[in-house]
Amino acid sequence: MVRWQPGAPERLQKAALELFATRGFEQTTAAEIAQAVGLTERTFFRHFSDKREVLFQGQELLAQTFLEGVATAPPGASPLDVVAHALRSVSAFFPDERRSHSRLRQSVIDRNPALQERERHKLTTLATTVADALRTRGVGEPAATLAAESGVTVFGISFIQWLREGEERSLASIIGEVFDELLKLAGNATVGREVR
Amino acid sequence: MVRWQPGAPERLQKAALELFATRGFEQTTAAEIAQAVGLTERTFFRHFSDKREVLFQGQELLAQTFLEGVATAPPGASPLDVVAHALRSVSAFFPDERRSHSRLRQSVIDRNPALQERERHKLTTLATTVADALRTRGVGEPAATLAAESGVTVFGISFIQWLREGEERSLASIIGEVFDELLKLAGNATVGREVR
DNA sequence: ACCTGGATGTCAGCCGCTGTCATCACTAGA
DNA sequence: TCTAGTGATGACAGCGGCTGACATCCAGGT
Repeated sequence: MVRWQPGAPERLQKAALELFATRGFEQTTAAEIAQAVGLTERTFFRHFSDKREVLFQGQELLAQTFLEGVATAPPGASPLDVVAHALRSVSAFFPDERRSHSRLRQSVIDRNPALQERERHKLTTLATTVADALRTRGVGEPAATLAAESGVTVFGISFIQWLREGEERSLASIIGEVFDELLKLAGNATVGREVR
Repeated sequence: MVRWQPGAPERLQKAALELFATRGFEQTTAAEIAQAVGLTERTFFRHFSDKREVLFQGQELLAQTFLEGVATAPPGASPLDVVAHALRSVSAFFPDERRSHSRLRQSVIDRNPALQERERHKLTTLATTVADALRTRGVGEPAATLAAESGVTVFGISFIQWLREGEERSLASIIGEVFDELLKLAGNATVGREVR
Protein backbone atom coordinates (compact mmCIF):
# COMPACT_ATOMS: atom_id res chain seq x y z
CA MET A 1 0.00 0.00 0.00
CA VAL A 2 1.24 3.45 -0.84
CA ARG A 3 0.73 6.45 1.34
CA TRP A 4 -0.08 8.78 -1.54
CA GLN A 5 -0.03 8.53 -5.30
CA PRO A 6 3.35 9.84 -6.43
CA GLY A 7 3.82 12.72 -8.82
CA ALA A 8 1.27 15.02 -7.28
CA PRO A 9 2.57 18.17 -9.03
CA GLU A 10 2.45 16.57 -12.48
CA ARG A 11 -1.03 15.21 -11.93
CA LEU A 12 -2.22 18.59 -10.74
CA GLN A 13 -0.73 20.29 -13.78
CA LYS A 14 -2.39 17.91 -16.15
CA ALA A 15 -5.79 18.21 -14.50
CA ALA A 16 -5.46 21.99 -14.33
CA LEU A 17 -4.71 22.32 -18.03
CA GLU A 18 -7.69 20.19 -18.93
CA LEU A 19 -10.05 22.08 -16.66
CA PHE A 20 -8.76 25.47 -17.78
CA ALA A 21 -9.15 24.44 -21.41
CA THR A 22 -12.77 23.40 -20.96
CA ARG A 23 -14.25 25.66 -18.26
CA GLY A 24 -11.77 28.50 -18.45
CA PHE A 25 -9.20 29.70 -15.95
CA GLU A 26 -11.35 31.90 -13.75
CA GLN A 27 -14.23 29.48 -13.78
CA THR A 28 -12.01 26.79 -12.31
CA THR A 29 -11.21 26.88 -8.60
CA ALA A 30 -8.05 25.56 -7.09
CA ALA A 31 -10.15 23.22 -4.98
CA GLU A 32 -11.68 21.70 -8.09
CA ILE A 33 -8.29 20.99 -9.60
CA ALA A 34 -7.14 19.35 -6.41
CA GLN A 35 -10.30 17.34 -6.08
CA ALA A 36 -9.90 16.12 -9.66
CA VAL A 37 -6.78 14.23 -8.61
CA GLY A 38 -7.94 13.30 -5.14
CA LEU A 39 -6.18 16.03 -3.19
CA THR A 40 -7.24 19.07 -1.22
CA GLU A 41 -6.95 22.75 -2.01
CA ARG A 42 -4.36 23.14 0.72
CA THR A 43 -2.13 20.60 -0.95
CA PHE A 44 -2.49 22.36 -4.29
CA PHE A 45 -1.03 25.49 -2.75
CA ARG A 46 1.79 23.53 -1.20
CA HIS A 47 2.95 22.57 -4.69
CA PHE A 48 2.22 25.86 -6.46
CA SER A 49 2.72 29.26 -4.94
CA ASP A 50 -0.39 30.52 -6.66
CA LYS A 51 -3.11 29.30 -8.98
CA ARG A 52 -1.39 30.60 -12.13
CA GLU A 53 1.89 28.86 -11.38
CA VAL A 54 0.37 25.48 -12.14
CA LEU A 55 0.69 26.40 -15.82
CA PHE A 56 4.23 27.69 -15.63
CA GLN A 57 6.20 25.41 -13.36
CA GLY A 58 8.78 23.63 -15.44
CA GLN A 59 10.10 26.68 -17.24
CA GLU A 60 13.33 26.47 -15.26
CA LEU A 61 14.39 23.87 -17.81
CA LEU A 62 14.02 26.42 -20.57
CA ALA A 63 16.18 28.87 -18.67
CA GLN A 64 18.75 26.19 -18.01
CA THR A 65 18.91 25.30 -21.69
CA PHE A 66 19.29 28.94 -22.56
CA LEU A 67 22.16 29.29 -20.12
CA GLU A 68 23.91 26.22 -21.48
CA GLY A 69 23.68 27.74 -24.93
CA VAL A 70 25.29 30.89 -23.62
CA ALA A 71 28.01 28.93 -21.86
CA THR A 72 28.92 26.83 -24.88
CA ALA A 73 29.19 29.71 -27.32
CA PRO A 74 32.69 30.26 -28.72
CA PRO A 75 34.82 32.51 -26.50
CA GLY A 76 35.28 35.32 -28.96
CA ALA A 77 31.65 35.61 -30.05
CA SER A 78 29.94 38.98 -29.90
CA PRO A 79 27.01 39.33 -27.46
CA LEU A 80 24.34 38.90 -30.11
CA ASP A 81 26.18 35.95 -31.59
CA VAL A 82 26.23 34.33 -28.17
CA VAL A 83 22.50 34.88 -27.94
CA ALA A 84 21.99 33.42 -31.40
CA HIS A 85 23.97 30.38 -30.34
CA ALA A 86 21.83 30.00 -27.21
CA LEU A 87 18.65 30.28 -29.26
CA ARG A 88 19.76 27.29 -31.28
CA SER A 89 19.99 25.21 -28.10
CA VAL A 90 16.59 26.44 -27.04
CA SER A 91 14.84 25.41 -30.22
CA ALA A 92 15.87 21.84 -29.58
CA PHE A 93 13.62 21.96 -26.52
CA PHE A 94 10.55 22.40 -28.64
CA PRO A 95 10.41 19.57 -31.16
CA ASP A 96 7.44 19.54 -33.48
CA GLU A 97 5.82 16.76 -31.46
CA ARG A 98 5.23 19.20 -28.66
CA ARG A 99 3.41 21.66 -30.86
CA SER A 100 -0.14 20.49 -30.17
CA HIS A 101 0.36 20.47 -26.42
CA SER A 102 1.95 23.90 -26.55
CA ARG A 103 -0.92 25.15 -28.65
CA LEU A 104 -3.49 24.02 -26.10
CA ARG A 105 -1.56 25.58 -23.28
CA GLN A 106 -1.11 28.82 -25.20
CA SER A 107 -4.79 29.03 -26.05
CA VAL A 108 -5.58 28.95 -22.34
CA ILE A 109 -3.07 31.71 -21.66
CA ASP A 110 -4.29 33.81 -24.55
CA ARG A 111 -7.80 33.81 -23.12
CA ASN A 112 -6.79 35.23 -19.74
CA PRO A 113 -4.98 38.51 -19.02
CA ALA A 114 -3.69 37.38 -15.65
CA LEU A 115 -2.01 34.42 -17.30
CA GLN A 116 -0.51 36.61 -20.00
CA GLU A 117 0.89 38.77 -17.28
CA ARG A 118 2.54 35.80 -15.64
CA GLU A 119 3.88 34.55 -18.96
CA ARG A 120 5.48 37.87 -19.68
CA HIS A 121 6.92 37.93 -16.21
CA LYS A 122 8.55 34.58 -16.81
CA LEU A 123 10.11 35.82 -20.04
CA THR A 124 11.46 38.84 -18.22
CA THR A 125 12.98 36.65 -15.55
CA LEU A 126 14.53 34.61 -18.32
CA ALA A 127 16.00 37.72 -19.93
CA THR A 128 17.44 38.81 -16.60
CA THR A 129 19.07 35.43 -16.12
CA VAL A 130 20.56 35.49 -19.60
CA ALA A 131 21.87 38.99 -19.03
CA ASP A 132 23.60 37.75 -15.88
CA ALA A 133 25.22 34.97 -17.87
CA LEU A 134 26.41 37.42 -20.49
CA ARG A 135 27.89 39.64 -17.82
CA THR A 136 29.73 36.62 -16.50
CA ARG A 137 31.24 36.30 -19.98
CA GLY A 138 32.51 39.84 -19.65
CA VAL A 139 29.79 41.68 -21.51
CA GLY A 140 29.13 45.08 -19.97
CA GLU A 141 25.97 47.09 -19.46
CA PRO A 142 23.73 48.03 -21.08
CA ALA A 143 24.96 45.62 -23.78
CA ALA A 144 24.23 42.50 -21.74
CA THR A 145 20.64 43.47 -20.97
CA LEU A 146 20.02 44.66 -24.51
CA ALA A 147 21.33 41.47 -26.04
CA ALA A 148 19.47 39.24 -23.60
CA GLU A 149 16.23 41.13 -24.02
CA SER A 150 16.57 41.01 -27.79
CA GLY A 151 17.16 37.29 -27.70
CA VAL A 152 14.09 36.68 -25.58
CA THR A 153 12.05 38.90 -27.87
CA VAL A 154 13.17 36.91 -30.88
CA PHE A 155 12.29 33.73 -29.06
CA GLY A 156 8.87 35.05 -28.08
CA ILE A 157 7.93 36.18 -31.56
CA SER A 158 9.18 32.96 -33.09
CA PHE A 159 7.39 30.79 -30.56
CA ILE A 160 4.07 32.44 -31.32
CA GLN A 161 4.66 32.01 -35.02
CA TRP A 162 5.63 28.37 -34.48
CA LEU A 163 2.26 27.79 -32.79
CA ARG A 164 0.22 29.42 -35.53
CA GLU A 165 -2.17 27.16 -37.36
CA GLY A 166 -0.73 26.07 -40.68
CA GLU A 167 2.86 26.89 -39.74
CA GLU A 168 5.06 24.04 -40.87
CA ARG A 169 8.60 25.23 -40.25
CA SER A 170 10.58 24.12 -37.23
CA LEU A 171 11.08 26.54 -34.37
CA ALA A 172 14.79 26.67 -35.18
CA SER A 173 14.26 27.91 -38.71
CA ILE A 174 11.70 30.49 -37.63
CA ILE A 175 14.07 31.79 -34.99
CA GLY A 176 16.77 32.07 -37.61
CA GLU A 177 14.61 34.18 -39.86
CA VAL A 178 13.36 36.45 -37.11
CA PHE A 179 16.89 36.96 -35.88
CA ASP A 180 18.01 37.91 -39.36
CA GLU A 181 15.17 40.37 -39.55
CA LEU A 182 16.35 42.00 -36.35
CA LEU A 183 19.85 42.48 -37.75
CA LYS A 184 18.40 43.84 -40.96
CA LEU A 185 16.35 46.36 -39.02
CA ALA A 186 19.38 47.62 -37.18
CA GLY A 187 21.29 47.81 -40.43
CA ASN A 188 18.64 50.05 -41.91
CA ALA A 189 18.69 52.47 -38.99
CA THR A 190 20.55 55.74 -39.13
CA VAL A 191 23.83 55.13 -37.39
CA GLY A 192 24.77 58.64 -36.33
CA ARG A 193 22.46 59.80 -33.58
CA GLU A 194 22.19 63.33 -32.27
CA VAL A 195 19.88 63.07 -29.27
CA ARG A 196 20.60 65.57 -26.61
CA MET B 1 -22.24 72.00 -0.38
CA VAL B 2 -20.49 69.43 -2.47
CA ARG B 3 -21.76 65.93 -2.81
CA TRP B 4 -18.32 64.41 -2.69
CA GLN B 5 -14.81 65.75 -2.78
CA PRO B 6 -13.79 65.75 -6.43
CA GLY B 7 -10.78 63.91 -7.82
CA ALA B 8 -11.32 60.69 -5.98
CA PRO B 9 -8.96 58.65 -8.19
CA GLU B 10 -6.10 61.11 -7.77
CA ARG B 11 -6.55 61.28 -4.02
CA LEU B 12 -6.62 57.51 -3.81
CA GLN B 13 -3.45 57.24 -5.87
CA LYS B 14 -1.61 59.70 -3.67
CA ALA B 15 -2.70 58.02 -0.45
CA ALA B 16 -1.86 54.61 -1.85
CA LEU B 17 1.67 55.59 -2.82
CA GLU B 18 2.30 57.04 0.62
CA LEU B 19 0.95 54.01 2.42
CA PHE B 20 2.79 51.57 0.17
CA ALA B 21 6.02 53.48 0.68
CA THR B 22 5.75 53.35 4.46
CA ARG B 23 3.99 50.10 5.35
CA GLY B 24 4.63 48.19 2.15
CA PHE B 25 2.26 47.02 -0.57
CA GLU B 26 1.01 43.79 0.95
CA GLN B 27 0.75 45.28 4.42
CA THR B 28 -1.68 47.90 3.12
CA THR B 29 -5.28 46.91 2.50
CA ALA B 30 -7.49 48.52 -0.09
CA ALA B 31 -9.88 49.45 2.68
CA GLU B 32 -7.13 51.39 4.45
CA ILE B 33 -6.30 53.37 1.34
CA ALA B 34 -9.94 54.24 0.84
CA GLN B 35 -10.40 55.16 4.47
CA ALA B 36 -7.38 57.43 4.30
CA VAL B 37 -9.27 59.68 1.89
CA GLY B 38 -12.70 59.20 3.42
CA LEU B 39 -14.03 56.59 1.02
CA THR B 40 -14.96 52.92 1.24
CA GLU B 41 -13.24 49.85 -0.11
CA ARG B 42 -16.05 49.36 -2.61
CA THR B 43 -15.43 52.79 -4.08
CA PHE B 44 -11.72 52.06 -4.37
CA PHE B 45 -12.50 49.10 -6.59
CA ARG B 46 -14.87 51.20 -8.67
CA HIS B 47 -11.95 53.42 -9.65
CA PHE B 48 -9.28 50.74 -9.96
CA SER B 49 -9.87 47.30 -11.37
CA ASP B 50 -7.49 45.83 -8.82
CA LYS B 51 -5.26 46.91 -5.99
CA ARG B 52 -2.13 47.13 -8.13
CA GLU B 53 -3.72 49.35 -10.73
CA VAL B 54 -3.74 52.29 -8.33
CA LEU B 55 -0.01 52.60 -9.05
CA PHE B 56 -0.28 52.30 -12.81
CA GLN B 57 -3.32 54.24 -13.93
CA GLY B 58 -2.13 57.21 -15.94
CA GLN B 59 0.23 55.28 -18.18
CA GLU B 60 -2.13 55.78 -21.11
CA LEU B 61 -0.52 59.19 -21.46
CA LEU B 62 2.84 57.57 -21.97
CA ALA B 63 1.43 55.34 -24.68
CA GLN B 64 -0.26 58.30 -26.31
CA THR B 65 3.00 60.25 -26.36
CA PHE B 66 4.76 57.26 -27.82
CA LEU B 67 2.17 57.00 -30.56
CA GLU B 68 2.41 60.68 -31.39
CA GLY B 69 6.14 60.25 -31.76
CA VAL B 70 5.53 57.41 -34.18
CA ALA B 71 2.98 59.41 -36.13
CA THR B 72 5.16 62.49 -36.50
CA ALA B 73 8.23 60.64 -37.71
CA PRO B 74 9.28 61.48 -41.26
CA PRO B 75 7.50 59.34 -43.87
CA GLY B 76 10.54 57.61 -45.26
CA ALA B 77 12.12 56.70 -41.93
CA SER B 78 13.10 53.11 -41.27
CA PRO B 79 11.26 51.26 -38.47
CA LEU B 80 14.00 51.73 -35.91
CA ASP B 81 14.38 55.37 -36.87
CA VAL B 82 10.68 55.84 -36.29
CA VAL B 83 11.07 54.28 -32.89
CA ALA B 84 14.05 56.49 -32.12
CA HIS B 85 11.97 59.50 -33.05
CA ALA B 86 9.17 58.35 -30.77
CA LEU B 87 11.58 57.85 -27.92
CA ARG B 88 12.56 61.49 -28.18
CA SER B 89 8.93 62.50 -27.63
CA VAL B 90 8.70 60.15 -24.71
CA SER B 91 11.68 61.56 -22.88
CA ALA B 92 9.96 64.92 -22.79
CA PHE B 93 7.35 63.33 -20.55
CA PHE B 94 9.91 62.72 -17.83
CA PRO B 95 11.56 66.02 -16.98
CA ASP B 96 14.15 65.93 -14.25
CA GLU B 97 11.68 67.44 -11.79
CA ARG B 98 9.74 64.23 -11.83
CA ARG B 99 12.73 62.14 -10.91
CA SER B 100 12.20 62.05 -7.14
CA HIS B 101 8.54 61.11 -7.47
CA SER B 102 9.40 58.41 -10.00
CA ARG B 103 12.09 57.12 -7.70
CA LEU B 104 9.68 56.73 -4.80
CA ARG B 105 7.17 54.96 -7.00
CA GLN B 106 9.82 52.69 -8.44
CA SER B 107 11.16 51.77 -5.01
CA VAL B 108 7.68 50.55 -4.08
CA ILE B 109 7.48 48.48 -7.25
CA ASP B 110 10.97 47.08 -6.82
CA ARG B 111 10.03 45.73 -3.40
CA ASN B 112 7.08 43.68 -4.65
CA PRO B 113 7.07 40.95 -7.30
CA ALA B 114 3.37 41.33 -8.06
CA LEU B 115 3.93 44.97 -8.87
CA GLN B 116 6.92 44.18 -11.05
CA GLU B 117 4.73 41.75 -12.92
CA ARG B 118 2.15 44.42 -13.54
CA GLU B 119 4.81 46.92 -14.61
CA ARG B 120 6.21 44.52 -17.14
CA HIS B 121 2.71 43.81 -18.39
CA LYS B 122 2.17 47.50 -18.99
CA LEU B 123 5.39 47.74 -20.97
CA THR B 124 4.31 44.80 -23.09
CA THR B 125 0.97 46.42 -23.78
CA LEU B 126 2.87 49.54 -24.78
CA ALA B 127 5.04 47.56 -27.16
CA THR B 128 1.98 45.95 -28.72
CA THR B 129 0.40 49.36 -29.25
CA VAL B 130 3.54 50.73 -30.84
CA ALA B 131 3.77 47.70 -33.10
CA ASP B 132 0.22 48.39 -34.24
CA ALA B 133 1.16 51.95 -35.06
CA LEU B 134 4.17 50.79 -37.03
CA ARG B 135 2.02 48.38 -38.98
CA THR B 136 -0.28 51.25 -39.79
CA ARG B 137 2.74 52.98 -41.28
CA GLY B 138 3.23 50.00 -43.53
CA VAL B 139 5.85 48.11 -41.57
CA GLY B 140 5.39 44.37 -41.86
CA GLU B 141 5.86 41.51 -39.42
CA PRO B 142 7.95 40.54 -37.64
CA ALA B 143 9.70 43.87 -38.22
CA ALA B 144 7.01 45.93 -36.50
CA THR B 145 7.00 43.84 -33.34
CA LEU B 146 10.78 43.62 -33.26
CA ALA B 147 11.21 47.36 -33.62
CA ALA B 148 8.51 48.17 -31.09
CA GLU B 149 9.83 45.70 -28.56
CA SER B 150 13.36 47.01 -29.03
CA GLY B 151 12.19 50.55 -28.48
CA VAL B 152 10.38 49.65 -25.29
CA THR B 153 13.43 47.74 -24.09
CA VAL B 154 15.64 50.76 -24.71
CA PHE B 155 13.15 52.90 -22.84
CA GLY B 156 13.00 50.49 -19.92
CA ILE B 157 16.76 50.22 -19.52
CA SER B 158 17.17 53.97 -19.84
CA PHE B 159 14.41 54.72 -17.38
CA ILE B 160 15.99 52.54 -14.72
CA GLN B 161 19.34 54.19 -15.31
CA TRP B 162 17.72 57.63 -15.15
CA LEU B 163 16.38 56.77 -11.69
CA ARG B 164 19.68 55.52 -10.34
CA GLU B 165 21.12 57.52 -7.48
CA GLY B 166 23.82 59.87 -8.67
CA GLU B 167 22.70 59.81 -12.29
CA GLU B 168 22.72 63.35 -13.61
CA ARG B 169 21.99 63.02 -17.32
CA SER B 170 18.56 63.66 -18.75
CA LEU B 171 16.43 60.74 -19.81
CA ALA B 172 16.75 61.85 -23.43
CA SER B 173 20.52 61.63 -23.44
CA ILE B 174 20.53 58.26 -21.70
CA ILE B 175 18.05 56.92 -24.22
CA GLY B 176 20.27 58.16 -27.02
CA GLU B 177 23.26 56.31 -25.66
CA VAL B 178 21.42 53.07 -25.03
CA PHE B 179 19.94 53.20 -28.49
CA ASP B 180 23.39 53.66 -30.00
CA GLU B 181 24.58 50.70 -28.03
CA LEU B 182 21.82 48.57 -29.50
CA LEU B 183 22.83 49.49 -33.03
CA LYS B 184 26.45 48.81 -32.19
CA LEU B 185 25.54 45.36 -30.89
CA ALA B 186 23.74 44.49 -34.09
CA GLY B 187 26.64 45.78 -36.11
CA ASN B 188 29.01 43.46 -34.31
CA ALA B 189 26.89 40.40 -34.95
CA THR B 190 27.66 37.93 -37.68
CA VAL B 191 25.42 38.86 -40.56
CA GLY B 192 25.26 35.59 -42.46
CA ARG B 193 23.24 33.08 -40.48
CA GLU B 194 23.02 29.40 -41.22
CA VAL B 195 20.36 28.10 -38.83
CA ARG B 196 18.41 25.22 -40.17
C1' DA C 1 -41.98 70.02 -7.12
C1' DC C 2 -40.36 65.98 -9.83
C1' DC C 3 -37.22 63.21 -12.13
C1' DT C 4 -32.87 61.58 -13.67
C1' DG C 5 -28.13 60.26 -13.36
C1' DG C 6 -23.80 59.49 -11.57
C1' DA C 7 -20.87 58.73 -7.52
C1' DT C 8 -21.03 56.66 -3.22
C1' DG C 9 -22.39 53.52 0.86
C1' DT C 10 -23.92 48.96 2.67
C1' DC C 11 -24.03 44.18 2.82
C1' DA C 12 -23.47 39.53 1.64
C1' DG C 13 -20.60 36.26 -0.30
C1' DC C 14 -17.02 33.67 -3.22
C1' DC C 15 -12.45 32.55 -3.79
C1' DG C 16 -7.35 32.91 -3.42
C1' DC C 17 -4.17 32.07 -0.15
C1' DT C 18 -1.97 31.21 4.64
C1' DG C 19 -0.93 29.64 9.47
C1' DT C 20 -1.49 25.97 12.53
C1' DC C 21 -1.98 21.58 14.11
C1' DA C 22 -3.21 16.76 13.56
C1' DT C 23 -2.64 12.39 10.92
C1' DC C 24 -0.69 8.70 8.78
C1' DA C 25 2.56 5.60 6.33
C1' DC C 26 6.81 4.54 5.96
C1' DT C 27 11.97 4.52 7.46
C1' DA C 28 16.19 4.45 10.02
C1' DG C 29 18.36 3.37 14.15
C1' DA C 30 18.57 1.23 18.82
C1' DT D 1 10.93 -5.38 17.12
C1' DC D 2 10.14 -1.24 19.05
C1' DT D 3 10.54 3.62 18.53
C1' DA D 4 11.50 8.16 17.20
C1' DG D 5 11.44 10.66 13.47
C1' DT D 6 10.14 12.39 8.52
C1' DG D 7 7.54 14.14 4.84
C1' DA D 8 3.33 14.62 2.38
C1' DT D 9 -1.25 15.34 3.30
C1' DG D 10 -5.80 16.70 5.64
C1' DA D 11 -8.76 19.74 8.47
C1' DC D 12 -9.99 24.14 9.92
C1' DA D 13 -10.09 28.86 10.80
C1' DG D 14 -9.40 33.29 9.04
C1' DC D 15 -7.87 37.45 6.24
C1' DG D 16 -8.06 40.18 2.28
C1' DG D 17 -9.11 40.92 -2.71
C1' DC D 18 -12.89 41.50 -5.43
C1' DT D 19 -17.96 41.43 -7.09
C1' DG D 20 -23.06 41.76 -7.48
C1' DA D 21 -27.16 43.85 -5.88
C1' DC D 22 -29.56 47.41 -3.94
C1' DA D 23 -30.19 51.72 -1.40
C1' DT D 24 -28.92 56.62 -0.89
C1' DC D 25 -27.92 61.16 -1.87
C1' DC D 26 -27.58 65.37 -4.28
C1' DA D 27 -26.86 68.27 -8.33
C1' DG D 28 -29.07 69.71 -12.65
C1' DG D 29 -32.68 69.90 -15.86
C1' DT D 30 -37.94 70.01 -16.78
